[in-house]
Amino acid sequence: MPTAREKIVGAAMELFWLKGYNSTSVADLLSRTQLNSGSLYHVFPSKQDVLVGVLEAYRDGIEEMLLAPAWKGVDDPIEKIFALLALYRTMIVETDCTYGCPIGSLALELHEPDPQVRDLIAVNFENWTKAIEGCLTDAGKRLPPRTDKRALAQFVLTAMEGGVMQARTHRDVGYFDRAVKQLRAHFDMLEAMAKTKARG
Amino acid sequence: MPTAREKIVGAAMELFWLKGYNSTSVADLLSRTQLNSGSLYHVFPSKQDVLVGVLEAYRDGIEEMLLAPAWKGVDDPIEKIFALLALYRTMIVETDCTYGCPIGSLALELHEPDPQVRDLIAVNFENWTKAIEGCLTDAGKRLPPRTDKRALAQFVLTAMEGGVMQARTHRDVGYFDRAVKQLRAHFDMLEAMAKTKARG
DNA sequence: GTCTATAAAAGGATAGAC
DNA sequence: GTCTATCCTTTTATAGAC
Repeated sequence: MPTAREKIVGAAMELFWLKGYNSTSVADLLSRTQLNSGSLYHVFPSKQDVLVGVLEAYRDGIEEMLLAPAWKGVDDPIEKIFALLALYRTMIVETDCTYGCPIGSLALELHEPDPQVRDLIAVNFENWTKAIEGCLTDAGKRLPPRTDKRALAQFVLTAMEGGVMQARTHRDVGYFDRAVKQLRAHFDMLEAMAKTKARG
Repeated sequence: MPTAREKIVGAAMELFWLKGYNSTSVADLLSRTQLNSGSLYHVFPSKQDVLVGVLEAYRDGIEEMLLAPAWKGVDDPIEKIFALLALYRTMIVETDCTYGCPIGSLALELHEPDPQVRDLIAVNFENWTKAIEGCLTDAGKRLPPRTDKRALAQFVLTAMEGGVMQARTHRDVGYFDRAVKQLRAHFDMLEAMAKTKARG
């Protein structure tokens, strides 16, 4: 049986994702969880504390919620990167192209976030790109030896966020697909470079 | 002497950019413009109509406000692309890395926008990428003949939006710089491919 | 920890005189 | 077109009993 805290964080993860932080009222959270005001404010002194709880849940759940499902049955390190992007694609399609990255949306919606909130958004991005960086390290000599793996991993996040933003705006997954296609070309060219230089 | 409409749109462009749409109240617009409620609602029947006016202003001003300043003194079509990104970089630095693309931020803040609003956001993105696509066309044979120019232009927007998002979140322009560096590598590899195939 | 009731403020929008 | 005053709703948060 879920605690009040778990109910609230679960509802908030969904509602902040669907409606945004500012457009989700505490009353929305209460009606969704069937809790009363007193219970919520007993656990979370303010609405912002709910946001902190949500961001911590994403931070703590990245492996189980995101990476494990995306990488099930995928071994090749570079294919793991595109398998993760493919998971985002299914989410875009399943939501009729209204999908937004929950972290990215909060990153742009909150214009003057508290340091604690901003740090948690940053940590979520960092953990995502660290996972990609791990794949790049595993790819070893398939990439040119001087590849800036951190920059390349961040570029994967950049492509995802930009692709999601445009697919959502245009309500057309093609915009995401084209971003992925360009990123794939980028990796293909890097791999081709690595081979050429290895030979020459 | 500016009309009430111009004052309101000007103030709204700034405040929606600084604080976001939901966090900007009509009272904020009134105090900034020194207008009274009646004047605003005479011109704009609702707050959302102000948003429409703002998005139309960005749409109509892209050449004068964005492209002309970015491209002053730059002729090379591919350098024009990176000159535009360099303009974003200066805006990031000038705002102490709090800069957000006004259109991209609205695209992610508004979760269930009216069709009119969503179309205007989409048109703003389209005009931006069309401008880049023009550069790619001007680049002619420097790019491989089968280059998907629309997809590549959208990828430039993707890189900008993703780079801006991360630079803002981490309050570190390095995140934007690395995105641009990766995009530059992408173009360099495309140009190298075009040369190789032209020879072979 | 949870309940009900309510405070206190901010929000978008309107009315009617000028 | 602009002025002042104000309505009505929503919102975050609190009080105090149980």
